[in-house]
Amino acid sequence: MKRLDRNFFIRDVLEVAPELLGKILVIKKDGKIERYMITEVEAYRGEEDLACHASKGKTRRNEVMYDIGGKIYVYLIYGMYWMLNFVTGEKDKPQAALIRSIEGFDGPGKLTKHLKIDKSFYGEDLTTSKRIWVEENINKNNFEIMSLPRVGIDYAGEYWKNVPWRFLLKK
DNA sequence: AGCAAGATCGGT
DNA sequence: CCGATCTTGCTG
Repeated sequence: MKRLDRNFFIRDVLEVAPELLGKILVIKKDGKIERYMITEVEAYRGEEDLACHASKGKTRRNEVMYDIGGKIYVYLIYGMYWMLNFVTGEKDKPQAALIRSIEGFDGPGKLTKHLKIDKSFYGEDLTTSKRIWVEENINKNNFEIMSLPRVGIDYAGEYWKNVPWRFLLKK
């Protein structure tokens, strides 16, 4: 039941993203605390990553990615679905881990709908927030991890499209 | 001011 | 495969 602190999130996204697998996402919803194991994550890393929203520089939408690791980046896609991301790394190194699945809810749009995550979570700090944070998993430590190319980024070109930065738990 | 596209999803 | 749905970022 130990909350992950700044030191966890301030590292490179390629270290943080796979380590998020098996950790527990805790959220206060309608006054009740709920816990879900994280089962699938994708890494978006720096302005050079053509699939990353920071590839076109800092904008009002993505500016929180340039903040210190531990913040939340949420944005609306296709006019309907909120995407939940954890900012990682040092300040001014734009990176984030997209939470794609939690136990029971496969799909980034489906999990935010269930958790009632929206624009109001933008910029929230996972290390201090009273309504959302991440905890160690006290039951399990050893997970088998698989990595695959990221989903839905055909526009990013051959190289970035195929980099295996999607991490999921092997069943 | 106008427009094209999007880190998705559910139904044909 | 296709449409829903609307914010964003780019162009002019």
